[in-house]
Amino acid sequence: MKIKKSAYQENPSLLFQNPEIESAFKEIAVYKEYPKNYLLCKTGVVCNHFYIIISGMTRMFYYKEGKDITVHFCIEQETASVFESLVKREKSKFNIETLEPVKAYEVSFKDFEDLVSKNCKFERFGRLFVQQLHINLIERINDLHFHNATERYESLFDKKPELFQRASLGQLASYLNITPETLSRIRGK
Amino acid sequence: MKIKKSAYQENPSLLFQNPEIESAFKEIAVYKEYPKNYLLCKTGVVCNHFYIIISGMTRMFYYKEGKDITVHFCIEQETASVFESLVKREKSKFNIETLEPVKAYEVSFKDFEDLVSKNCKFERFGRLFVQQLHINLIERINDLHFHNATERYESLFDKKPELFQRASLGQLASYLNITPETLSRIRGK
DNA sequence: TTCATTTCTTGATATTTATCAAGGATGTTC
DNA sequence: GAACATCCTTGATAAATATCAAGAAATGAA
Repeated sequence: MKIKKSAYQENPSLLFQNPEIESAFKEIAVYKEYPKNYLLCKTGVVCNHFYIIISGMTRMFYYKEGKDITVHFCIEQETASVFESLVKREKSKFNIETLEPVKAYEVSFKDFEDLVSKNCKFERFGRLFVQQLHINLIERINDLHFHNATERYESLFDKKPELFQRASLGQLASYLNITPETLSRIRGK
Repeated sequence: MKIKKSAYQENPSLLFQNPEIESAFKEIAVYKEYPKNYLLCKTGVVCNHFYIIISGMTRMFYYKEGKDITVHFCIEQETASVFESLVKREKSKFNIETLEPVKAYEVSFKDFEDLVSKNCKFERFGRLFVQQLHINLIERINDLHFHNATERYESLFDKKPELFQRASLGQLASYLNITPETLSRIRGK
């Protein structure tokens, strides 16, 4: 379980279009490398960091009646965190684990809050950042909640085909809220 | 279709705990009264306003294969808007209509953006506001997407029992992603 | 109030998806 | 490469939910 660790190295995300934002971010972002199957966040523990993924992939999941349910995937350029735990400072209901070796910037929520309170521009960055997260989630609800199993599969395949290479059938099935058997049958067409 | 209109009158929401924020808001918020079944936002049109509901209720909906699907309800103290249309300045995929006579503060997105760019405190308010919206949506996904029809019904009934008095069975059913017949049967127990 | 319209309930049946079970494929470890 | 484990596929059956249909209840308008 070795975690390589060093200072900020390169632009992790299109979000950092402002050099001032980026250089401030360098002060608080820590570059790290995590092995496969490493737990970045744990159920029952308050999340203190978020992770800007440079390479690799993570998933958020929990156990419902003994079954492993995937709630969210994160790939390159995206930010992994249990948002409500981070922001409300309450125990996480979810785990986040790496599905591949991951290179990421780890950012402490406290450092981020301090940075953001110091300067208007960071508040704005913070707001736009959350706004984007929110819009992504609205799309996910609209795509997934009001469609049947096949439509949910097709919608996800359109949006993120790479997931089907990189996640297991069982993980994808629970993410789509169907059984692995049903996903296998849908796929077999 | 008469719409009564006057200046800001009273505190519409717990969000305005800061008097400075509230007095700035008074400058851009317009108090209005809308009749029942009035369309606040329309499919195909960019949303230019959001509405802080003082009294009454709205729903967001669209048509899927001729069927009327409710995506969201808004009641007192909440804010009605087609968020992604408002923020991304793109045509709305949804309608918002009043289900009851509604008293609300109408706020122009442009005025809000101008206000927010002027002062850090408003950026912070904006961020916290979106953060809260986002957390609510996360809860909705987690409550609804990973549960069966009965569990979805019970979860909504726990969180917002008043909806069952104020919205029709058909609207509630589509919101829960089930048919009216199934909802009627679940309820009959 | 009465008539018309919409909404809700209930039953019968069809469809979708889950569950259970078994065999096959794939991958990992020694 | 053999043995083991995990993951995926496929079939049979069960359960959940949708669809279709008809009548009852509630609502609204004249």
